[in-house]
Amino acid sequence: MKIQSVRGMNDVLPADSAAWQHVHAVAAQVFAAYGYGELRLPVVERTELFKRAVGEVTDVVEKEMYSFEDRGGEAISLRPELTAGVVRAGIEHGILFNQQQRVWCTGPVFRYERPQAGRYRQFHQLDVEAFGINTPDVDVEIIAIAAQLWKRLGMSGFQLEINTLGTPACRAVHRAALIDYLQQHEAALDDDARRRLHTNPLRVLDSKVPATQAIVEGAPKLLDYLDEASLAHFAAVKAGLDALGIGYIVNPKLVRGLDYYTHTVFEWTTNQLGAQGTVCAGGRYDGLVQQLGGPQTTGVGFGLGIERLILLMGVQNVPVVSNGPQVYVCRFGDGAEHVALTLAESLRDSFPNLRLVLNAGGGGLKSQLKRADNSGARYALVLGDDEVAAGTIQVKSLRGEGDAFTCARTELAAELSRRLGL
RNA sequence: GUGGGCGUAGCUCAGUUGGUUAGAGCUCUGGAUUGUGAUUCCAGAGGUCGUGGGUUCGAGUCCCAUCGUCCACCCCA
Repeated sequence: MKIQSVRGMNDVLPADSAAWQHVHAVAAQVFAAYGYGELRLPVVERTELFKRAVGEVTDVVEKEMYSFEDRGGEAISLRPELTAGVVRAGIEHGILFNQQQRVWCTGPVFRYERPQAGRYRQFHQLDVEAFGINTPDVDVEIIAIAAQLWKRLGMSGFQLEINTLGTPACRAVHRAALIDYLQQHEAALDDDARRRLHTNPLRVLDSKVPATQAIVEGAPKLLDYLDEASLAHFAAVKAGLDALGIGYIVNPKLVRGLDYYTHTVFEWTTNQLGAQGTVCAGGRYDGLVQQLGGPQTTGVGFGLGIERLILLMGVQNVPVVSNGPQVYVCRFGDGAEHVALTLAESLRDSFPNLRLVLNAGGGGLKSQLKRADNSGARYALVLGDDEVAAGTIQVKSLRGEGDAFTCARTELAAELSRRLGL
């Protein structure tokens, strides 16, 4: 019986890894461009962290976490998202006390869901967070970082949806009114909505069940319960986006699935990925740090699904920087073996960025050139006994850049450097 | 968790109402060209038909289970 990978957990093969490397390289560059520092965190945390951060009655915690006891009886979970761990680490190391922090984080996260296109049980996120800044300018900054990332990756066609959830106080008043309203129409609600009525009524607003939707139409609107400061904050976020020329639509029904959000929430969506349209989503979470036992510190950030981003890059034919070989060295004849070996090594010494494959495993020149072609290399170098004797080497373009020519081996480094821009 | 589609060579697929030794294209290997790829021609290699049961004289084909995958719901990144 062949052993297969665990359901919903995928391998990335060498042919596909260039896109991943490209995304990571561009993302790291963008985050650094805004002064964000990278944080590297464990993949497992205490289960309690996610219950408190994400919310006890969210789907993520209720039925999607990989939770288990370790051998010491500790209740731990594979992380279902990154923000909780970032906050935990920030509190633990005292970097969130009375100061600003701009950080980012990446890695695998785990949710036990039914896999489908763009939805996997192990997937990867890029996560950006800013702490200790309660003004709307940093909400704008966070959204702008995503926009900058799209720009540098050469991607387009995103829809930005934004909304505000206000303060916990506004939400409490609205929540009471909403529960009251929904209870009056309880008989017409679907089972799921009825179950959520008391635990998480805001989620009912998002329901796609037609009967429930009809009732939701007349429900109390959160917008009507927001205080002046919340409205002003939201207005400032919109003004900042306007100033940057970042287009958006306000979606009053936009509610995040994680409980910790306050004020600004947003989603970058696409209609090019089927049912899994959200590529990047986030918002402000002013109470989370304190809720997890830290100082009263505000936060705002987003999570981005790397698999979805890469799927979308494929759909949009976004060019990816190749990590394949540039040069393939063919060698044959007893005298050429070690000459080619030392030549290849010295070229790598001279040009750290050069990607050069030295033929191994023998084969005739014909099959070596075939390997060279299949490797994607731009040039093949041919070194046989004739060239060894003459102190030369043949440089052969594999991509229609003129005829093959022979040059002195002492000239080779300069020749490659010029042609490949090393 | 619910509903549906699909699992045949490394890849994309064909395979008739169940009937001899399961095919094609691409890829790969070798040769035509004793030292020149990507074109052409020739040859070769490559399969427990996802897995396990069952029905049958006989199963890639029918039935059951199971695993995987895809689509939608749900949820979200």
